[in-house]
Amino acid sequence: MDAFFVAVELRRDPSLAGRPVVVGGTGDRGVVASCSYEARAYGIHSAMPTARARRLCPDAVFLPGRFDDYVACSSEIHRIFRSFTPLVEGVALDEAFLDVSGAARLFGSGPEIAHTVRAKVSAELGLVCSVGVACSKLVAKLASRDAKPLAAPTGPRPGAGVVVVPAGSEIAYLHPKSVQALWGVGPATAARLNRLGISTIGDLAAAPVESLVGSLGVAAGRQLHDLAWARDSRRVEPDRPVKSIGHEETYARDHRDPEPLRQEVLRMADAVASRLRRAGVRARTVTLKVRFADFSTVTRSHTEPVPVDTARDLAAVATTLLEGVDVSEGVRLLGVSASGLGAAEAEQLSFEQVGGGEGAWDGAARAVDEIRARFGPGAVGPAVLAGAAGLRVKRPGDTQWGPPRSGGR
DNA sequence: TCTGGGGTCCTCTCTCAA
DNA sequence: TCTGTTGAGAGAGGACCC
Repeated sequence: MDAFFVAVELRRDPSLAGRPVVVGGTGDRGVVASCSYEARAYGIHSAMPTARARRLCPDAVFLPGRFDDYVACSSEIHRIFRSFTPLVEGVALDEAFLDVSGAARLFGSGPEIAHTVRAKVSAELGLVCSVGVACSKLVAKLASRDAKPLAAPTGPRPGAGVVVVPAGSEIAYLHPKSVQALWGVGPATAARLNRLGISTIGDLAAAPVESLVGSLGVAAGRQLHDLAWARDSRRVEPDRPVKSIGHEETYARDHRDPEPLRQEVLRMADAVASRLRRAGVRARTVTLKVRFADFSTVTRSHTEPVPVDTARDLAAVATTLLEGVDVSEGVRLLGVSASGLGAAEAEQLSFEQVGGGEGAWDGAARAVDEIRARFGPGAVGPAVLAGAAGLRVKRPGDTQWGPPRSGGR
């Protein structure tokens, strides 16, 4: 999708069309999540600190974003995708791979399907998408990028909408491009490759694999060399299992006192546990992430012999991990995540049960889920999180792009 | 200028057991 | 009994993606 979050906002308020619009965190520590092509003409791009975007274009319209709307819109888009093929692999809310190799008889060739998908998304949802058509994920991804509009200083220039890279022409298409166009090559890898005299994908293809492995490691070195020769056998995987579930939050002010941080750990653990149960999985490893005032970050993790999915059990581990971290210099971000996931079919043995104590917490967690399903996520939560302002339950998408402007936690 | 949130994957190091 | 090797698993950190 092209400037997806902004496009959803424009659909709600068409008067924003043609204006520089920025969606993202509006607070001092917020970042840009998405911006219109008019805003990009000022040099604004996603992941840029909002404060800097304001300096670049003070007249832009800054919107906090409605994550729930984007999620709902994304599921509509995926519904349209699945009407062409069941082989849809979501990459992000606004991006997906479709394997249409088995849909030719019903819907035509790849390029024909690409144009039909665009037309359907536009007619049914009022949104514009760009499509790349190729025989591999790598080339299709790059082609879709090439199909997008361009942000020129004189204003947005419309893109092709659909770019097709025919079979057999992949290498000629790839080799003139910058190495940074490749999936997996960010600033750090690009700098290493540049030190080897490699700046284009063609340079990368010509380089000996041994020197790439020596510089980037076995996995990355071999994979990038293969990709440079358009060797990409990754299939479209519709049902990739989730590997981890987590929550983290940057605070408007740094915390130095351990007590509110302990409450925050419980709040995150409660949200993570809730999502684990909804996904029908349990976790063995709990990871605590702490980012300090100077932006340095540490993670501490612990693996339990017995998988867990209750706030109480996750928080017990995360709180112990927090006690091993010196928070006196100030904490700007705290996160809790769960990994080592497995199906929740086997009966859970909570720590209490393992030790021979009572085991009512599992049932209590299910009751919490039922109440939240009926009355909303903020209807019930750990008592310690209830204050004068009400229950502070962590929900996916809140503070998505940084703390709010007036946030004071 | 001051850097979000939610993920995946990889590498390196350490420990432990065989 | 001691030492060296090897492999698995855990833990920490980093790069990358949208």
